[in-house]
Amino acid sequence: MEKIPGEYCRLNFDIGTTLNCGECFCWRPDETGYHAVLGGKMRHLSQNDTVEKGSFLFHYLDMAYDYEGAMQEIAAMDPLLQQAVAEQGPLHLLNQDLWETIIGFILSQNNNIKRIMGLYDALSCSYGTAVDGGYTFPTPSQMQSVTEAELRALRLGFRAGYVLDAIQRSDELLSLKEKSFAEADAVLQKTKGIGPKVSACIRLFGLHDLSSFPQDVWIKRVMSEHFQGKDETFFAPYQGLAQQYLFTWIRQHYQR
DNA sequence: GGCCAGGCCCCAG
DNA sequence: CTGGGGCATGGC
Repeated sequence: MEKIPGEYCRLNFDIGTTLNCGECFCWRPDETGYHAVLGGKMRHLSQNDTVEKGSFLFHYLDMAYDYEGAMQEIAAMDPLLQQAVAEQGPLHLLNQDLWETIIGFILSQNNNIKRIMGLYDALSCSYGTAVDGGYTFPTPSQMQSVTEAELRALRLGFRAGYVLDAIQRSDELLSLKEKSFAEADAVLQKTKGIGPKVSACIRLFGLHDLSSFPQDVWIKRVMSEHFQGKDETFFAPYQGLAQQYLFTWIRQHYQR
């Protein structure tokens, strides 16, 4: 297949930075780059790849958004952000599957990213569909008859009941795309195990609400150490992206 | 081996 | 409305 100039985009950002920045739990490194099962298929991504306009990965990687421009504006907000931007370069906010994002961030609470990925794999392997060397993340219907005992056996711990409640509410949760972000927030927080922070993550990473500003222990740390007296409105209208830069920066620089 | 993790629930004040 | 203990598990 001949590549038509202009129809394909280079990956003009470091894919590892984005795929490892804690917004997704599905990508795994391999010899040539990364792979993940998304949209029902095994996807491979290497730094030198090009993505076709209109393709699954073009949308997933949010290639149409001007991250270079946003990055410059964020850098101009504050010296720390300027440093974070300089160190990390362009960082994309992915367009992820909503259901996968909901469950992923329910699993995330009081947990670390390595273990979240392990639980993500356990759910996929147990209830998903096998496709070329991997498993799809299970749909709500594939998890319909799951029991709390099964989920605890997969080592979800106290999050088992939360996942169960999300499954019960899956019809309503999957309709969030048609609601405003404020309405979505209210529905999300009615779900067991979804509070302000997890809801903010789901809105940012699953609904692409770029004004969402999730505050986990790392963000609270960097806010209290470097942004005293300020809140998320300081970063408007780039709250979501600025938050990802701060998250990555403080995790790399925090001592003890 | 103890502290911590992309927190939230629940219950006291 | 705010504060703090408890929660399952395993990475480091």
